[in-house]
Amino acid sequence: MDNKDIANIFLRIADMLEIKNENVFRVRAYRNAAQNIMALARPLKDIHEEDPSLLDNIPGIGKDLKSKIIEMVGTGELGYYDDLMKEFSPGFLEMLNLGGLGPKKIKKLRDELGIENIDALEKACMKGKLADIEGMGARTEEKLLEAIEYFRKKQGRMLLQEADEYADEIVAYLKESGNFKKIEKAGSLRRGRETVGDLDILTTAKDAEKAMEYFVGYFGVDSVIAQGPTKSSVLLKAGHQVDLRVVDDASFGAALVYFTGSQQHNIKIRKLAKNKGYKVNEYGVFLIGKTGKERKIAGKTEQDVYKKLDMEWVPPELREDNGEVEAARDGTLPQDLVQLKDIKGDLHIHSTETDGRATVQESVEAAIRKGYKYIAITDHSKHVKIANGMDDKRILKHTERVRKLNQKTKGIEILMGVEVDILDEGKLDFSDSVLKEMDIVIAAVHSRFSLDLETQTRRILNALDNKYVNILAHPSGRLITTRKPISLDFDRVFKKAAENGVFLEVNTHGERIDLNAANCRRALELGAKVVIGTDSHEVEQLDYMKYGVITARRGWVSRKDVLNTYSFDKMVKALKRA
DNA sequence: GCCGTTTTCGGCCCGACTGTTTTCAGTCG
Repeated sequence: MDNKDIANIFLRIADMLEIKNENVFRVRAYRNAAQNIMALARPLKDIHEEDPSLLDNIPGIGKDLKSKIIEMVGTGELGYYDDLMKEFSPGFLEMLNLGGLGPKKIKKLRDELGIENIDALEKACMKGKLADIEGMGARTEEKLLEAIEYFRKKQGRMLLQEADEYADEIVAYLKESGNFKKIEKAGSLRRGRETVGDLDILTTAKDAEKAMEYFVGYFGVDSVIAQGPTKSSVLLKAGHQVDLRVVDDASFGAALVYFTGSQQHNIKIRKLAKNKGYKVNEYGVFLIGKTGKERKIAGKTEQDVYKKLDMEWVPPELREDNGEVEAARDGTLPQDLVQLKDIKGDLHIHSTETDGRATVQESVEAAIRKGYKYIAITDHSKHVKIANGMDDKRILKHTERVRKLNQKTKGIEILMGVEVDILDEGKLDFSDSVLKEMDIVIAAVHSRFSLDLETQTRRILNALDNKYVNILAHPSGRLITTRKPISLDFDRVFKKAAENGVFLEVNTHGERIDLNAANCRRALELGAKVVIGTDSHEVEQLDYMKYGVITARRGWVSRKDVLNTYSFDKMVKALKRA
């Protein structure tokens, strides 16, 4: 059982306890624990094997949940969960995924109408049966039928890049109206999560009511879920939800904190405020007087809000309740988180020589336009047949051409490199005699993703021991929507990378985002450094660098820990292995 | 079920919108 499995079981338990009308704080404790487990970089199994008492350090895990975790990592099962599940028929809990339907109503539907799944619910709605139940009516049935339809055609979470593009289109539409003053993308998109569920947009407007009217009139809107004076929600035709909120200028900062989240982060700072005798909501920070009278003491900017709570301003990417609140109070937040403007070059780019769609020349020109000081051309090796990988003869010719282009190109350095396949047992797809001709060598797995943990780990470790390897590309091999990460002992790989001076890639290619944020943070803890590479196969993909930067920031990565923030000379020097 | 710069017991973030209701419970973020 990996961390995700365990977290999911806790979430299901929370759902079931909620339906059983258990103590809401007990329910919350399970959800909170699940969140914290999902944020861990190390498998609970490893942590437990090293020392069970280390589990006590995980926030939200106390005596009871710890013993449940131990049972799960030990036996792969949880008796308590299995027992609870017996009380619910298959498909019942799925109804919780319908918008507007929660634990209370779901229970009522079962108790009074015997509804056990979505199909039965749909039939009951169509027959008008729900109107018999107190608190439900015709409109409830209508809404539920809509929710069922939406659920069936619903797309999963969007990839970060996809969400960003949808949001940009909506922001552009809002700007056209001339009614909005400030417009900010918020929510998990602003925090840079690798996938985004709903889009959240925060605004100030000259006329709030007109602003809402205009928003729900967006051409991409399929239906309106809710529309009030300060908050509206719509469903896009593409199957995603967008929430828009309009606030006063004096509340914008507090609203931005609230709307950016994460929920866990918000809860923590609100608790902290409460202990100080303040109240924090989306309108500001309020001082509660002796008579219960409230006085607003901050709200216009995010900086003001955090300052009133005696905290440093927390960069949005860090707001996951992973220790950033404590760090912001102690003044120990990372001071130099990497930024897009720090990036001086892109060291993972493909060309038409293999499976890229841009010529080397086109990529060079695009990189110059971006103000980059250097790039590396890193095409595939022969093992990746589907990508037209190069053999010895071709790579040497390719090298010659790239070097010639470098000589006659001013304003940027073009490195010749390769993305060489890691074969069985960690052998590489080019001999050392070829690799030593390269300025930069990226090693990568493109096959045999399902090897067992030990074989896969040894394979990667061996590859990192090749003295010509500089970078380990997309270390987990996962594709967010289609392929699980390979079984890998990341700690051993990170330690080896640190030892050998190999940089771990944060690959920004849409489906990859690999390393992910949690792994970045763990890699740094173990002394390794990273490089952010776009793995571009066409010129437009060079722009995805920003998603790698945001991911690295989520992993608490500072500029000094990123190879391609270095000057050309320093970068070349850093590539030299001992 | 967790947790502690008042506490090992008694708290646990806070508000908007909806539908079915005459004042609020449920859901959501």
